[in-house]
Amino acid sequence: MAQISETAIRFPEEDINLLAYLTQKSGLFNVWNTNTSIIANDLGISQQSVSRVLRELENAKLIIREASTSGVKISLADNGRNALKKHYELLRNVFSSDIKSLSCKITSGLGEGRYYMSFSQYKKQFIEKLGFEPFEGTLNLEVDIAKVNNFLLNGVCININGFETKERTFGGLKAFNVKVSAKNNKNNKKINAALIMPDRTHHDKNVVEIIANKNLRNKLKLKDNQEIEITLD
Amino acid sequence: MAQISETAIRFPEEDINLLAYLTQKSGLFNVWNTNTSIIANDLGISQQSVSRVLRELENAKLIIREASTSGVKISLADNGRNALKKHYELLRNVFSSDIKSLSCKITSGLGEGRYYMSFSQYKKQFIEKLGFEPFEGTLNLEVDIAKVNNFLLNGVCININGFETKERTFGGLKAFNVKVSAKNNKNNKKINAALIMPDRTHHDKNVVEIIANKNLRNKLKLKDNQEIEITLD
DNA sequence: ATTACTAGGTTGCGAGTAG
DNA sequence: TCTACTCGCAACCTAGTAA
Repeated sequence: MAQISETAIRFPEEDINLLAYLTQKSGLFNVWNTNTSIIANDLGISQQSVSRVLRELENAKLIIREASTSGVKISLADNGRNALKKHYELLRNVFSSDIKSLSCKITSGLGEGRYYMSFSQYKKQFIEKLGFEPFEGTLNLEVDIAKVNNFLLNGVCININGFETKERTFGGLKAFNVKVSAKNNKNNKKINAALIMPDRTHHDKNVVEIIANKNLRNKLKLKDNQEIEITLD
Repeated sequence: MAQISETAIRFPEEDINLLAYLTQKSGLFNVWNTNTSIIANDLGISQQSVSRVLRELENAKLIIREASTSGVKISLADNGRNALKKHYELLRNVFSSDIKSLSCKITSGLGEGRYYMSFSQYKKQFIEKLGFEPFEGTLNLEVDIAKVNNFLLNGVCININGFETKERTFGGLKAFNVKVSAKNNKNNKKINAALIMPDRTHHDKNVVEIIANKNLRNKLKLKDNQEIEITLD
């Protein structure tokens, strides 16, 4: 499963971007016949800086460089290929979704969501951006937030803006259109809904909420502690 | 199909690495409660620099930052998420292999390979690194080198070193263990072989060679212009 | 045409420290 | 404790130009 590494990442070379650029041009295994002015123009820096940086990359054994009065030939060195691949795999862990559906328990929850849903400033945005008027009451779900992040990767993130009243400030929300169904239940209807996550959700917090235009507890005949299944819309 | 973009890439922010780091920590959608010293320690730069860089990222609207005397809360802004995703997709084009086998025509070729195979300096390395003594003669293949790069991604790159004689210099080679079979032929034997590409192959050149420990033309009953199929070993 | 050296200006870095 | 300002020093950048 894709997951977020807990180890600290150190970037020994700040040149990953340049390596990525060169790789786009040469491919991973081949030689690119070019000159420093072309690269300078692409990257928006001076010819002189390109010359210097390429020499630095060569000294760091990240690229193989062959300079002459007719230009430079550049290819990736093994080290450069490996460094770039490492960087790619790090990003792949963040960006590759391999969770197609979420199964999670309904927590009894205090229905904090119900309180928020009662504010027209939120309601208005839900109608406008999600296309339905939410039932005043939410399902609170106990989740592993890292799994949720992974699951949501291919979803469309809809931003619900926060607002202020005289009494207090209400934070922004992120909403994702989803479908919800009950698990282990003869009733396997799928109901359109939205997964809601406050902008301020901490990366190790573990509760998200589901809203819909109807009472999901009734419609899906849900009991407390029952599991539901969520898929992307 | 994954392919190498021909458009110039400009990096508006040199901060992709830092964004990638932060994303590892916070996830794509959540808030990370930390402090500048922790990040400084992770990245090997000073607390002061982290403070400055985070403010820069905030000004560039790449992250959302909330600093106080008890630390900083950091999350990705939409722009930051998009910038990072763009960078990821660029790398994915380079690194994600979606070509499982290569079909290519045998060119009549002048058997340049045969000449090279006759040098013990190469032969010795083939025996040692590939595990077989190459038949003195190669198949020349007409290919799209970008496709070959993609195909070879999951292969193991074996470097064959170049050498010098009194007369001339012989360049290094890259070798990949593969299996070769004839296409459109009752004989569908798969024979162990190696795909060979000179280190100096230009990114738009279009010939690679195949070597094996036997005469592939005979063993696979190949005619000129016939297609063969190559898979990774 | 190229690459790349030199010189001088600019930006970035971090120790000290204020708030 | 934190963040983040000041400022001296180092690293980086590019215009001019040599090779």
